[in-house]
Amino acid sequence: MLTERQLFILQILIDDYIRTAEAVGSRTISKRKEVTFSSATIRNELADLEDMGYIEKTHSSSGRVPSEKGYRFYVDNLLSPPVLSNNDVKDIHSLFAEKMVEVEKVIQQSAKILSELTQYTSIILGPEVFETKLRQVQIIPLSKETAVVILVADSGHVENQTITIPPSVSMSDIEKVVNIMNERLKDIPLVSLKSTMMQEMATVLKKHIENYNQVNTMLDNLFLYTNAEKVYYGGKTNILAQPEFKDVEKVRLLLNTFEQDDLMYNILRPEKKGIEVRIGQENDLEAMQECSIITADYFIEGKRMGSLALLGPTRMEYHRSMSLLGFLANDLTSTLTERYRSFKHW
Amino acid sequence: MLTERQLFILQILIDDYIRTAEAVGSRTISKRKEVTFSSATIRNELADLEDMGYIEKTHSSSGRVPSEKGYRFYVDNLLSPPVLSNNDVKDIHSLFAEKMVEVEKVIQQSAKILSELTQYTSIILGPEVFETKLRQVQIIPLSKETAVVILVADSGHVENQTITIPPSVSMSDIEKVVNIMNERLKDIPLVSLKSTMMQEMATVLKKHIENYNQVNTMLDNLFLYTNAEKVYYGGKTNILAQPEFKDVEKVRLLLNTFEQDDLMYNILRPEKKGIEVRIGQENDLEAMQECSIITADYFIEGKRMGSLALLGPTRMEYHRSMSLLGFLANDLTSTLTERYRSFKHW
DNA sequence: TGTTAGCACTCTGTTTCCTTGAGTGCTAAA
DNA sequence: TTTAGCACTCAAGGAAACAGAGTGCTAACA
Repeated sequence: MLTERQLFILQILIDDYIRTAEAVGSRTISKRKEVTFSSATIRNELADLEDMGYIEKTHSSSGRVPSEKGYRFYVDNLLSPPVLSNNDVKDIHSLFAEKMVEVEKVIQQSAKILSELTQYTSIILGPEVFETKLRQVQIIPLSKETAVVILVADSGHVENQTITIPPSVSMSDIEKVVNIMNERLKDIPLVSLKSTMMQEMATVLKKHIENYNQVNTMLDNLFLYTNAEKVYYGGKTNILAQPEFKDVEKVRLLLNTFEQDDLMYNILRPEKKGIEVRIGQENDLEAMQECSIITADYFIEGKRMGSLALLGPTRMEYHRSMSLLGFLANDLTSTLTERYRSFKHW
Repeated sequence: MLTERQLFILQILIDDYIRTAEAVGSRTISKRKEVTFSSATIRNELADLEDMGYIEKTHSSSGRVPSEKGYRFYVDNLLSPPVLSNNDVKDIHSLFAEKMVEVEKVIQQSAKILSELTQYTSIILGPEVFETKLRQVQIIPLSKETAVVILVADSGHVENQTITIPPSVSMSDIEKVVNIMNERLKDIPLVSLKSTMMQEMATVLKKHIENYNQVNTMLDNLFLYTNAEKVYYGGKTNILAQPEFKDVEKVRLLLNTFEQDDLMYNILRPEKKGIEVRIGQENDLEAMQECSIITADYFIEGKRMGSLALLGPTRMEYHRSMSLLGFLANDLTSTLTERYRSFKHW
């Protein structure tokens, strides 16, 4: 168990290291005016903290640096409740002040402002299609063999896909199919569109359509990708300014990871509720071993829709970042919920 | 004017430097078996070539490195006609072999293969909407105040935008507007949609619609962004592997430039026909002073639709890159033209 | 018994000096 | 005109020296 004084010293050390990115020595700490005891005393305490694994040396005669265990302890026990500066609050509110109609825009703007306020990289997982439902399907012919299928969701989201029409399928067949779809699939969640279509429509289609088999193979490629959430970034290159990324090889690794949506996708699914912090090796990805990720969820009517994240060095400003993220998540939740209500009760 | 031998030496020097990224000395050149004269002779020639500005020293006793003027000369005069290896041809053809329906996919795949074959970064400017024409407009209501506007172009491209509907505008008004649009705007190029709508439809609308003014302001925000071409990338991080980008600050600058579509957009509009090479400072952008860009256009039925580009260090493999780019541009042109024909004559 | 001053020791980073090697330019001979 | 030879230059790399920040330990102190 840590003594009062050890807590105090650990806190000062981590705060200092976060600010300066330089190993902190006993003298640096003792020079602070809140500190009344001598550097020798601090040295003893530091040795104990090191034994317990909260801090480490970079070499035998260096100052101390927080270990991952140290950061973990700091985040879990040493942070005061979230507070935001008035400026930050103002910046965020000004974002939601202008009524943006498109969800996509709102999210893009959120990513932008997060990265600007923190100088880290922000990542946002787009709203889960999970709960958005189909409003309407349309098929618009382009040529003899091709047509565009357009899905409109109740959230205003539009998906489209070009398909090839087998020669044996006639225009009137397609019209019939679309009509049946709009009857049967309306208000079905996008994510289960494919399975519902296959189950529920099969019998109806068979009855009304001649070339059932051809139509079926045509529909087979449809609605496949609709459940992929989109990943948005803000300040992708911000994190390169951190001294942790002096080495171009690390930069390459990280940026390559950014390009792989599926990896990012996994990282952004938080395991707990609320604001979650993953520090250093707690992230599985090799490219992010020296990074921390803070995630928070946003909701629509109580249902989780996606998440916001900030990616910084393990030495990141946890307190401010967490406050900011929590605040923005709340604002996003209420903005989106409001929008959604106006759609739903219509 | 350069002598036969000077040409010969310059060619060897640049080829060598492109391969090794190391300054080339007189002995290195003389050791080549095609070279019959001594290193002393070469030293004299190198001095002359330096006086003429084709090569430079990195310091007073170093080997020589091509200058930008040297590269320019090399590209303009020393390259043999484009030839591709069988492997490259095969790789590219296999790309176009599988019938991809969506233009977007074709282009993304092209970007990918270009970057994989060259290990540089490829950039593709999406097909100009310039010539694509409106096939159909649809408005689908989402709530009392909002609706999605969907444009389908004859190329299969779909644009959508959420709009707010003023309370005074009724549903039947909107239906009327859409009908008029589909009558009057069909086959209008997307790029001139806005202006055509404002001119041609004004009178008709006034006649049929009560709240002409409200409808008008509603339409005012519409169709604004449709003429922005999209920029696609392949191997964004490839170029970071080049020794020219050891410095993270340069990396940051370059990647930031990538994020700014308008800048990239300008770079990719070639001034000449055919394959264009811009070397080092010939690029205006600060971030690309040590890079070269090779661009080529692709066409649909003879009309320029967009361009392909490869971004590498000034020390890039010009010959292979240019061959590859030209070849892919041709293939893309014919593939797209074919697709377009099948739409048009329908 | 906890705290502190003092001191020897350790390690990093920087500077300085030296050496090596690749390369040049010039001169004089072939 | 070409080439061999030679003096000279510069960058890169390594060894040595030094300064500075920091530690751990001991002994004295309150």
